[in-house]
Amino acid sequence: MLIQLDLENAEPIYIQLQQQIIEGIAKKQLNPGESLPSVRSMAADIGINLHTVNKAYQHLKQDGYILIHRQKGVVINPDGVPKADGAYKEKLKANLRPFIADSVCRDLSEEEFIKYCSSIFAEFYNEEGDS
Amino acid sequence: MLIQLDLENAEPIYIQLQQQIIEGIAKKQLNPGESLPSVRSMAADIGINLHTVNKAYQHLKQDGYILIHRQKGVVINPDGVPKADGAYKEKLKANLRPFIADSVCRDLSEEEFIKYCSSIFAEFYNEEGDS
DNA sequence: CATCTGTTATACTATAAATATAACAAGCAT
DNA sequence: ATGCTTGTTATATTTATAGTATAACAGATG
Repeated sequence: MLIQLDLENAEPIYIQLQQQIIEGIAKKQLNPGESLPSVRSMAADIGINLHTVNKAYQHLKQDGYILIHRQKGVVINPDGVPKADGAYKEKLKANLRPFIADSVCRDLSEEEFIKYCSSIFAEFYNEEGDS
Repeated sequence: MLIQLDLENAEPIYIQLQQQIIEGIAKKQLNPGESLPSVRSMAADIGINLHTVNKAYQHLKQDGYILIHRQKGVVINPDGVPKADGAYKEKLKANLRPFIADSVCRDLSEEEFIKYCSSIFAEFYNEEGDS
């Protein structure tokens, strides 16, 4: 799987890595049970430090995306990702609010906003299994 | 206008303040031409440092939300907020992508996601002018 | 036994966030 | 003219996070 990082971006590297892996799972380029590179080889591949990779992995583990076996390595959660619960949905809404407030101020209509959301959903539903 | 800050939140204070003001504008509790408290009185009101308020104001100015006159003080942009342009829309889509990828993984449907967006839009359209 | 795994520990640098003072310059009211 | 308020600028300090650099440990596996 191809990992794209933007070192100039203000977003921390380990967050970007986290998001790239989540996108990979969403697009089904990464499937349940599949292995991820070890912290060391992933770090070497993308040219960052081992600890930065580990930080991303620990967060993904915390969120139920992956399992980490002490010696076997890292695998995408075979049981799939935990489904969105109430707390998750509340946090999601809280996260979306600033973007929507901003859009309202800038006269970007609800229709257009939702059109963008739909187009992003389509990205994930259509690119299933592609490289 | 009531400003609500959560000092425990990881979100920087100046960002929270910025968002609160933007929400105020979206809800039309704050209208074009209206004055905002000086950096000093705002800082005293909400119990933070003058520079933290100034940082929020500078960002709002940069984004076209407010005008700052050297001695007259701070006012909501009388001409209204600049409308969303192409660059803004691209950035918005890039910002939404991680949330949507996450939702897809967690089996949260496009319909439900959009329902949340609509409910937030409704918050702003319905509470116009309320305290 | 050597090698690979995640893990832990320590140290260092760089940056951002927030605060604390202090001072400056321009307008305005009395 | 004298204060007062305005945003602005400058300096300094503290705290926390991000990222890197090494090193070592513990448990499997070949």
